Order: sequence, then structure tokens, then C-alpha cells
Amino acid sequence: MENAADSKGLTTIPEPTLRRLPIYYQYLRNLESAGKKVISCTTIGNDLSLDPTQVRKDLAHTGVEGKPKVGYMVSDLVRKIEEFLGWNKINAAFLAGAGNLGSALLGYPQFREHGLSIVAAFDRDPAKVGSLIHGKRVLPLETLPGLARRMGIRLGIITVPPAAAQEVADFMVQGGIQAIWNFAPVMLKVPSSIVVRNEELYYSLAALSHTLAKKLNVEIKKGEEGYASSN
Amino acid sequence: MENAADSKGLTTIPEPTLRRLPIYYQYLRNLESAGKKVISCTTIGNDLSLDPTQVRKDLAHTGVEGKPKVGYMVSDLVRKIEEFLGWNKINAAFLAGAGNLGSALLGYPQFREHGLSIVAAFDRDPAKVGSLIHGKRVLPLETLPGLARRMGIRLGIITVPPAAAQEVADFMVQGGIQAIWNFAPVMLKVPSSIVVRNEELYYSLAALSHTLAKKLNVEIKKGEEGYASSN
DNA sequence: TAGATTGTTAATCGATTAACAATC
DNA sequence: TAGATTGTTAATCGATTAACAATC
Repeated sequence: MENAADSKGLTTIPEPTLRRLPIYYQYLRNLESAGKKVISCTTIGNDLSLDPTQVRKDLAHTGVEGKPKVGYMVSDLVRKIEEFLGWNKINAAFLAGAGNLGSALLGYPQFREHGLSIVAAFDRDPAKVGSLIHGKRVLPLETLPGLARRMGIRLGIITVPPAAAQEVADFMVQGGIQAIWNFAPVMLKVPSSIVVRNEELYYSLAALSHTLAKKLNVEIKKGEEGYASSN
Repeated sequence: MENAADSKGLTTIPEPTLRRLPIYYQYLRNLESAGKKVISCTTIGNDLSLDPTQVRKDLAHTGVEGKPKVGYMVSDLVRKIEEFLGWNKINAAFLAGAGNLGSALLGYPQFREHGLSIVAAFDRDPAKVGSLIHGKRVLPLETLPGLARRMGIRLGIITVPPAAAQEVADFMVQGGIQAIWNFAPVMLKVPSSIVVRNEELYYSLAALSHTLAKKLNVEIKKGEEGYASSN
């Protein structure tokens, strides 16, 4: 049942749940295209190696309702997750920094399917300005604030070099942008009302490289032990 | 003090700690280049909006030691985190899929500084094979397993379209690769000893788009209230 | 020395897991 | 109906925060 906080949209969803929702979503989309109509938490839990009760709680956050003995309609789940994550409405976004990473993001097809449409790119380099990257026009950086305001853009993506990131962020704030997805390795200073998400690709590398380093270490030690103890 | 599990490398570090370490790292590198020699957890906590005790516990995982009343040597911290995350040794990696995202990753300078060196790219497209992308040679996909084994490559990066991802993963496993960083929206089936890290860029979008959606909703509701109650 | 800071142990908080009644 | 599954409440587990002794 919905409580007072819920109805005001003030419930804070647990971070781990928020991170799992896209995983459910992808899984459910696969089920959907395989023609599956209903699914139970037990099955989801098995397939994704998660506790079924956890799955149920996670999904409950989206407001979806299931039928005892039956399960959930796959289509309901997909729709509810989309709504919950705001993927049903398209967010128009501006991207600043048309370098390698910026270009890749401009051509990343999954974004469109998940409510993100990058409508224009901005760069300071005159050689890039005016060109098209993946069908998106590259415009002069100085025009960002004016255009953002005129077009009511809410979301900005920063893929410029670190030294330029703060200035770009200032431009975005000035243009009325409310949320920034920052790929530059810089802590941006913005008004507290602006949502910033830092996304350093190498951050994700931490878990993988730590695990790999540990794994290799263990193997080396095992090797040494085996050699020493001749067992 | 190090316990038995630690010494065998079996302690599992909390996920949240692992996610915060790169943040400390970047912060500390900045301090370092600003010429700062020592730092206290109190200061770190203030600057990064984290509880100082948490900072202390996180850092303790790396085995670093501080001096009461003084703090930690910045250079110690940087080095210990690098060691802990395996960023002090370069991991040579193969990348499969020389498309937009693959090319961007090939040119991402931060990787090198964090222990990741992509030494070659692989693709099936004959038009790409033989060319150089950011100085890295693109080779035929079929040669991946043999080369990986010959060169002792441990890490593979998958940036191919979803339909090809499983086959590429099989190639990598066949070539003796032990950890896979998978950018394709597919759950890979690999032997349990292989470490897989799934990295869908749009996953990260979830938190941001949810927050933005909620924010806009709240604002709309506020607007309505204001209008209705003429307050 | 006095006070700031580390390292560590205890208390709290929140997320995960278990238990179970409701129900199709 | 019987049994599987949902929704929810209680128990457990682990991470965060608080408290405090040791120490430079």
C-alpha cells in the first residue's frame, strides 16, 4: 500500500534496488521477446542468482502487482520499471565534448530506448563545429546556455577534458539544465539543486582489476605452496 | 592487524568500499599534485561528504597506516590504493569489437594510468581488420584465442553487438582469458572461474533518470498545488 | 602537556533473508 | 481442493556511525 511519503514521491529507494532494476529490465525484455507472458519471482531469482524475496521487494517499489499462484505479467513489469526509471518519457539531452568518448555516446543506440535522446553536441574546436556526428550537429560551446534554455533541455552530458569540465558545467547550469552526467574526472561545483552523477569509466575497473589481482595472487601462492610442499 | 583470512587473500572487501576507493584515489591524486604531503580522515570526510570513521575503515582495507595527531602520508595512500586495486601492475587486455564504443575505449587515456593497457583490438569486419585505431592494430577475430594464449593475456573487453557477444566470450575463454569486461547487453555463459563484469552504460543512467523524473514530478505537483490553493 | 587524530570496539541503522498468512 | 506464489511482517546479517582508548 502507498504511504504518505510515497504519494508525495519522497520515498527514497535503496541504492542497491536502483542498481538491480536495469538488470531485471533487460532480463524481462528478453523474456518478452521470447514470447513469455507471465513470470514468478522464484524464476527471476533463479535466473539472476538473487533471493526471490528480494526480487519481490525490488519490484514492489515500482508499484507493480502480481497474482498469487500466477506471478507477474511480463509486460506489466516492463512498463512499470520504465515508468519508475523515467524511461517511458524521452529526456532530451545536450552533450558537451565531441571527442572519442562523446562521439561514442552520440552513437550509443541503447540510450534512445532508455529515455535518453542526445539532441546536439557542443565543442570548442572550430574544426568540429558544424559537422555531424552520428547524425547529431556539433555546435559552438558558447551557444549551449541559450539553446538549452530555449529548448527546455533538462539533462547535460559532459565528456570534455578535465580542465574544461567546470566551465561547461557552469554553462549548463546557466542554461537551466537540472541533471548532469559527468564523465570527466572532476568534482563539479554546482548548486545543490542540480543532480550530478559522476561516471568515470575507470571507476568500474576497480572491482574487476582488484578481483583479477587477487585471483592471480592466489594462484601464484598456490603454485608456490604446491612447489614447496611437494603435495 | 592482518588476520589469517587476510594473509591468504580471502577477505572479501565490502562492495561499497570498493566503489569508494577510486573516489579517494582521484581526490588524493589531486592533493598530491597540489603538493599536499599529509591528510587526515576528517579532512577527507569533509571534502568528500563521507563519515570520517568510514574513510578510516575504507583506507585500512588497503593496509595503509597513519600517525595519530598527524594523519596519513598522501603518497602512502596513493600507493596503497594502487596496489590494492592492482593499478600498479599493467594488465594487458584484448578488446573485441572495434565499433564506436570500442574505439572510444581504445583511446581512453585514463585506462593506462589505472593498470589497463589495451594492446590489440579484434573485429570480424574485413574493412576494419589491419587498420590502426588510436595506435592499436585491429586483427581478425579468429586469431584472438591463439594470440591471447601466446601473449598470456588475462583480460578481455567485449564491445561487439549483443548477438556476437557469447561467441566472443567463448573465444576469450578458449584463449585463457580470466576476466571479461562486458559492454554488451547479454548475460554471458562462461566457466565459474572466469570473472565477468557487466558494464551497460545505460545501467548508470537508471539512477540519474529516476532522480530527474522524480524531481520533475515533484516540481509539477508543487506547481499544481500552488495553482489550486492559490497560496 | 594538551589536543588532534588514529585504530578499534560497541551501537545503530538499513538491507537481505526467512517465515508465514492471504489468495488465486 | 491443494499447492504455488504473492505480499508482508519478523529475524538476521552486514555496513555505517558513534564512542573511546591509545598515541604522537
